[in-house]
Formats: sequence, structure tokens, C-alpha cells
Amino acid sequence: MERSAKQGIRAVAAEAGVSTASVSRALNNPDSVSAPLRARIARAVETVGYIPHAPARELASRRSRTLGAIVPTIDNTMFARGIASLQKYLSSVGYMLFLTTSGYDLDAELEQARNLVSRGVDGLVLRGDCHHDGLRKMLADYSVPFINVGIYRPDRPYPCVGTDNEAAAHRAALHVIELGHRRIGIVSALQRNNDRASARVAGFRRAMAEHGIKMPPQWHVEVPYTLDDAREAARYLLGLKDRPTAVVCGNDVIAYGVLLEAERSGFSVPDDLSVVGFDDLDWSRHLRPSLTTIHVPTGDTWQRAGEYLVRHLAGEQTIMHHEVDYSLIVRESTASPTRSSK
Amino acid sequence: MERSAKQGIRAVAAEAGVSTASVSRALNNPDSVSAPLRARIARAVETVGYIPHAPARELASRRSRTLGAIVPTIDNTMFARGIASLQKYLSSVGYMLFLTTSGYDLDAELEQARNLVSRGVDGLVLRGDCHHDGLRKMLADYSVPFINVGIYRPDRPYPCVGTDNEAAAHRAALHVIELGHRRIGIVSALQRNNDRASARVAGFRRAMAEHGIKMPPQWHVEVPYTLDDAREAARYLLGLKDRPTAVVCGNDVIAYGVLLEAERSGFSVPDDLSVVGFDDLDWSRHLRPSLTTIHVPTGDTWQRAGEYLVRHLAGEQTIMHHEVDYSLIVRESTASPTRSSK
DNA sequence: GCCTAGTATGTAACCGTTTTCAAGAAATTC
DNA sequence: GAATTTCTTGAAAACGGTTACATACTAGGC
Repeated sequence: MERSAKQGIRAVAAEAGVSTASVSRALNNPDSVSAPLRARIARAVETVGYIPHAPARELASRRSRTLGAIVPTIDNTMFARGIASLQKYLSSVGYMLFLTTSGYDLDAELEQARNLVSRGVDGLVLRGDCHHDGLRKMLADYSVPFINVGIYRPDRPYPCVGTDNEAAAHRAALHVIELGHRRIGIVSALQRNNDRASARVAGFRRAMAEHGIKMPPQWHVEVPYTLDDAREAARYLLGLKDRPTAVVCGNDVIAYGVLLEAERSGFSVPDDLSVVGFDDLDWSRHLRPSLTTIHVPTGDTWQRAGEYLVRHLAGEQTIMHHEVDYSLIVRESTASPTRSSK
Repeated sequence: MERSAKQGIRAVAAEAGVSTASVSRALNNPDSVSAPLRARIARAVETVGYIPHAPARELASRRSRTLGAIVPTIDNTMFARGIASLQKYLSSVGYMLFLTTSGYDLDAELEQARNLVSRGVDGLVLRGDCHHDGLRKMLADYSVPFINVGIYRPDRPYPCVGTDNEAAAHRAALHVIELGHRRIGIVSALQRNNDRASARVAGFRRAMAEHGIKMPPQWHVEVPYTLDDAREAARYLLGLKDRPTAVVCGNDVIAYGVLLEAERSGFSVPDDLSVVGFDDLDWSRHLRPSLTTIHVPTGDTWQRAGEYLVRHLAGEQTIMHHEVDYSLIVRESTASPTRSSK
């Protein structure tokens, strides 16, 4: 109530009868100020009802305690989960999250990244390894650290955390091969601008190649991330005169579609057709038959990405490439092809 | 390259040989500057590789072109969809979204709101009408506009956009009553701090009361938002000696659980048991039997919330209470109770 | 041709913090 | 007890923009 008690930190300073510098110190680094002063300032903050103005703080300190994340879409359970987990972790360490989406468009991703940098994020979490050429340069120019999440590429000079999708997919395909299948189809997600999808396809194909299995090209179908599209793909595959005895899928949603359509078309899973998914969503263990799939700890992965950046920003030394384990969960949707075909 | 070409807008100004004021004007209000100057500045921006510093801009202009949203959790398809839609819209009009979660905890929500205000958001999108007492006061103190989304309460003095959950639930219950059911159970979401869940329960009960139906208290079960919990609830209900012939559910996930468990326990849906959901998620039309449910245009709703705030912030006059239509989608999971019981 | 109104640009104060630097007080050393 | 170090605190300069105000110029109107 003295004079010049305009607002913000000066109001607090005036109320406590100290300088703004002391208030700032008391708030950001309590130990750097004497106990009585600290108490007096705390009281002043209380009576004034002071809420610090983050933009001003960012401007002065060049730190925002904010991370940005760009995902293709939130409308995908895996990303939603990852984001939820990341957000929760960041919140627990006093960080905030700026979330944007790219819709699998590399230009849009770059645009969003520029936006986030403009917004002053301290670091960026990116999905996968497949980005616009200019993206890394821009981030380097503005020295904004980033991490690629959901992939594991120790050969790259920038950090990442995730599972080795190629290896996991290889494991999934191996499972049906070991069951005795030789006639294996693939229903994958769209591979364009999606390293995860293509790594999985690569893993499937490697497993087959290693076992001398040749797959007719028409046995590989790519579909968007919806039940409807997956069902349509399944309808096509099952309608072929010469059809596979097993289908490995790029993700669980696709596998659900295949399962539903197989049932609808009168095929029995796993007797007539084995189906393998990837992701282990909730439904996988509830379905009838339950779905054999690859389990990936998505929440963990994204949290780790956050941890990496937070540590890195705190100046701590951390490992750049973190591999997250996957595991094959065998359930009811896979079996030997004995009954139906050779 | 002259002198004092430090960085930021001053670097651009130096490069173009103009004042910082002109650069600022050229960027924010192109018409207020002559064409040649505008061109020269554009070129300078290009060569310098200038990205404006949003925090500084916010500090000076007291506008952030950023909205905040607080949802209970992203790990719920409905919220994920809503957020996706809101984010997409905001992005299209040059706004950004700060996303945080409260976990259905009112104190946490207040805390997050404080955080967002501190961050300088221009407006806030809140889930529902059930908030901490101090929240509205705080937002008023800092004159941050907000809107409650997912509910319709024209009696309130603050804006909202959403469906009338009570009425929609009433409609759902009415459907099974009209089919002839008199023995109706409820499996709802947890009502604590969740106005949506309680409005739906209220709607169910009103429909029953209006038709003179008395429901034994043990026929109402509350469960968390997971398939497992819903199945457990169904197991309990179906295990009762005296059991309902129809179950109305607080949301689709719960309904899925009931459907799965009924099948598992040897009950036929809809012959032995009718099931109604709420939300109309993807799975509802794919399941066997497909689920009768209430369709709610979530994406629209959230986008509208964004539109309201953006308009409001632009000084336009807009309606405060916007009702979003719901509709009953009748599918295979409901039928008359003729066969099984009186 | 002079005055006025209008337009295009520049000058500099300000937004609300942090942080460097300096100064004074207290504690330590010899 | 003087000199040195260490601790606290305050004064004031950034941080990178926006914008009110001032100024120089242009064009009309008489």
C-alpha cells in the first residue's frame, strides 16, 4: 500500500519492504536468503495473492520449464497413453507440456516445431526418427535439445528411447513360423512417413526371409489406423483363392479388425487363421479369442523420454540411446496350422 | 552487420535498416506499413532467420494466443478425441494449447489452473461444472475467461457447451423401458467429482421413477473406467439370485465389460440381457452383438468450446450456453425381455 | 503558397522478471 | 583490533518484444 506497489513482484517487494531481487531469490532459491526475510516474503506473497508471470520469467531467465511434444495424432491409444504418462511425469517435476500434432505430415511437424521453439520450449519430444530435413538443423540453430521416442537406433548421433520395432516384429513373425506356418500375410499400417510401421514390416519380412518363406506380394496390405479399414483388408485377404494361414499385423487395432472380419466370414481363429497383433492394448486380453501380440511399455517409454530431457537440461550426463524391452504375449489367436492346410 | 545488431527483432531491424517498431508492425499488422518497407523487412526476416520470441511478445502485449485445457485424464477415448479436435481447431487459428490433467482431483485442478494462469493463457477450457470453490474466483481475479465443456447448464452464469447428459441418459433408460423392461440395473462410472457420471445416473433414475419402476439398491454399481472393473460389476449383477433383465451403463467401456462378461457367463445378449451404453465409441458398432448407445459428437463439442473462447477473446459477442445434440443409436444389444422373464 | 489533415516511420518507455555487481554487515583470521 | 573473507541485501541493467507518442513528409483545400 506504500507507493509504487504496482503489481507482480514489485507489489510483493513493497508489501514486504524489500527489493524485488530478494523476492525473486526467495522464490527461486530459498536458501540464498535469510530465514526471517524468507518468512516475511512468504507472508507478503500470501497477502498479495501473487502468481508469478511465467512469460516475464522466461524472458529474463531464458528457461521456460516447458517441453514440447509433437505426435502424429492423439487419436491413437498408444500416443494418448504415452502423452498421458509424459505429462504426468513432467507435472511431477514442475514442467509443463506443450502438445501439438502433425498428422503424419513432415512439413506440418516442422511448422509445429518452429512454433514450439518460438514459444520458448526448453526441449522437444518427437515421435520416431523420420523428420523433415530442416528440423534438426533448426533445433540445432536454436540449441533446443530433443529426443526421438518410440524407436531404438543406437547408430544415430541423437538421443532416442524406445523399443526395437524391427526386432519385435521379427519376434512376432517368428512365433507363427515356429508354430509351423509357411503361408503368412501382413496387414500393416501405412508406411509413409511412419518409421514405426515400416520397421515392423521389415521385421516381419526378415523373419520370413530367414526361413526361406516367400510371400506373394498381394498378401501384404497397408491400411489406416481404423477397425473399418482393417476389416476391409481382412475381407480381401480371406477372399483370395490362395490365402494365408496366418496374418501378422502392424498393430492391435488392425489385428482386431482381422479378428472381427474372420469371425464374421465364418473362419475360426486360430483354427483356420492365426492372428498376431502388436502393442497389447486393453482389448487384446478381453477379446474372444484373446489376441497374441507384442507388449510394449508405452507409458514407461515416454516418461523416460521426459526424464532424459529434464536431466539433460539440468546438465546431468545421461545415456543417449535407451532400449525399452518388448515381449511376446501368446494368447488364443495363434495355433499350429495343422488342421486347415498343409 | 552494422553495430548493435544483437539478435531478435533488433537484428532484423538493423538488417533492413529500419526501426524495431516498423518490424513489429510489419509482422503483426502488415497493412500499417508501406509495401516496399514490408517487402524489405520480409527479406530481412528471411536472411536473419528470425523466429519471434513468444514470451517477450506476451510480456509486452499481454496476449499469448494460447489456451489452457484441464481434463481429468487423456487416457479416455472421449477426452482424447475432444482434445485432438480442440487442438486441431486452435492450431488452425494460430492458437496453441496447454494441456494438463487433474485426475478427477479438484485440488489438483485448481493447482493446474493456477499454473496455466501463471503461464499466461488467454483462456481456459474446463471439463464439466464441478470445480474447486476457489477456481472461479481465481479466474475472475485474473480475468481469464473460461468455458465448461461436456455439460449443458443454461441456468449457470458462466459459459458451457455440451450435451444434456441427464436428458440423454433419460432417453437411454426410456428405450429399455419402452421395450418392456421393468427390472433394470445401472452400472455407472464413479460419481465423485464427476458431474457427467452423476447426471447420467440421475437421468436413468428419473426415467425409472417416471414409470413407477423401483430399483433395488444393489442393482446400482459404480466402477472405474476399465474393462476389468466393468466385467467384475457385471459378474456381480449376473450372479445375483434376483437379477435385472436390462443394464444401462454410464459409458461404452462399461457396457463392453458387461457384454463380454455376459457372454462369458453364458448369457445371451439381448435375449437374456439388454445392454445400453453411452458415448458410441468405435467398438460399439463392431462388436457382436453391436451396442445400443447414445451418440455424442465429442469432437464438435470441444471445437465449439475453442471457438467460443477465441471469439470471446476477439471481443465478439457470442452465446454463452450451447447445447449439443445427442442421439440414441439402437443396435443389437437391446430387445424386449419377453423370452427370459416376466 | 500556406495551413491542415493524414500517412509512414522512428524514439523510447514499458511489460514483469532475473541476475550481475556492488555495498554493507557479520564472521573469521592473525 | 585490523584485515580478510563470507553472507545478505539492494540498485539497476538486461531479456525481446509492443506501442504511445513524436516527427517528417505528402497531399489537398483555400
